[in-house]
Amino acid sequence: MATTDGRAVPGAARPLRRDAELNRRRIIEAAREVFATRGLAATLDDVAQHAGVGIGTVYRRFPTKEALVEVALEDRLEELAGLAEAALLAPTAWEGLTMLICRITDMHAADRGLRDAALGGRRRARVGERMAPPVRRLVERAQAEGTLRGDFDVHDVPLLMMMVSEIAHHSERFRPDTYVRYRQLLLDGLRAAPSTGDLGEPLTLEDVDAIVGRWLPNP
Amino acid sequence: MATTDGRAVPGAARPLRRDAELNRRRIIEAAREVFATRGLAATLDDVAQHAGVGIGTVYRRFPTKEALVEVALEDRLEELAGLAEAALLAPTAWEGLTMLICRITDMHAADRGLRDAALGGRRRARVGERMAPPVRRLVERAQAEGTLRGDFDVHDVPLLMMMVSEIAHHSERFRPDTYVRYRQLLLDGLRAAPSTGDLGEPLTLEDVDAIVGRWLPNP
DNA sequence: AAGAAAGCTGAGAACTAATCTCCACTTGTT
DNA sequence: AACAAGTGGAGATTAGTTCTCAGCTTTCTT
Repeated sequence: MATTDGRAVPGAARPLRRDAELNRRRIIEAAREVFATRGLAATLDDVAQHAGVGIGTVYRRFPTKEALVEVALEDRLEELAGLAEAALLAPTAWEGLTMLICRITDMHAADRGLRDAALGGRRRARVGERMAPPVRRLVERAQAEGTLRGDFDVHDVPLLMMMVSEIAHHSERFRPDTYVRYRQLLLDGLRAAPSTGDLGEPLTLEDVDAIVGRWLPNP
Repeated sequence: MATTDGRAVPGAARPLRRDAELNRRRIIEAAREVFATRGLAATLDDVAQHAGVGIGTVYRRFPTKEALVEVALEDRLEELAGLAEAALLAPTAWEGLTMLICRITDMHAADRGLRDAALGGRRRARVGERMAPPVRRLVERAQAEGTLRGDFDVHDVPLLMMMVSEIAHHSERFRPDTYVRYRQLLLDGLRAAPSTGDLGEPLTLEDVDAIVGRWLPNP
């Protein structure tokens, strides 16, 4: 079972021919770029053209779009999920939470495919499960600090992300900084204040899953 | 040129045959219902089926989807535009502005086609021109009152509408009241407060037109 | 009541667009 | 040089929308 090439995956088949390996990398790189600007709704034909290979080559290497997405976005999803844990180290929970929201929305604004992958489809659970515990602690701490309004809930975070990234996506061609404005408006709405209105019943995880699931391109 | 039927339009062709007139009404009514739930992206086949007539009948009566939309939504667009003037009568500008935002978003949430028509396409200018002056006065008065944050701008209103109605649309099947929660968050963010962040450069009318134009189904 | 005019239907033409296959051809490896 | 691996991209397939038209039905007029 020993592989003769460091590149090869442990239990996997023989290594790719040199030109095939080059094409594989090109495809992944092209997928990153195309998904970043067009989101996961981009077609594999787009990716193939961007990579300078035939569409058949893409399908030979990645049997489904799903498989390509997985490989192309693995690292960035990892990075994204790690942000929540890092945010726990901020001096105040409010700073941690707001910085986290800003970092995530910046990433989503810069990479639409990342947003689609992080919030939609099967990967949503993976990312969500990893981020939820630290975010929950941040929310609780910030509410204890008296800086975050008491009726805010962890499950509001995904929908905030959706609203902001939707603005980002539709404005990027004309005023790429637009989302920052509305993000600030929302962040100011999160602050505990004497005159805040009543948010009503919070959403459940199921509600959020259903809503975001309908909102994003399904794959 | 005298028409024999009170139903007929002044300078127009002969009145429709009784069955044709009935079908016309059915089509308009069906269009209202279908557009309300599916938005202007609904197909005319949907409308025809809902009305219980053949698709050919719809095309005979309304040469383009545009013409049908115009007739179906005329009244409600009028009503919507009138809300802004009515809001000027509220006891405080803050109340006027927030009530206005609530009324509009409620209407948008209940009728997705109305939103598409009011914010997108050619009718956007018509509705916008009528609402802008009273809204501008409300914003200025509320800022003078010290209740509305000073860096809020009239041109922010359409994008607030978009964010809230987008939530409303994607959540209506599961938790139809979801949009109220996020609307409240935004409204609390609009309040003047010692610790509000900086919203930065406001958007221009052209920016808003471009952004909303890309966001909505084009027709 | 019967002819003429108006209206109705819905299969399907024409278009757009995406996913995925297949095989004649090219390239890399040994 | 021979063979296996890899490639390209036309096109089959599926799906969805807009819009037309020939053959049939209903209403109106006299």
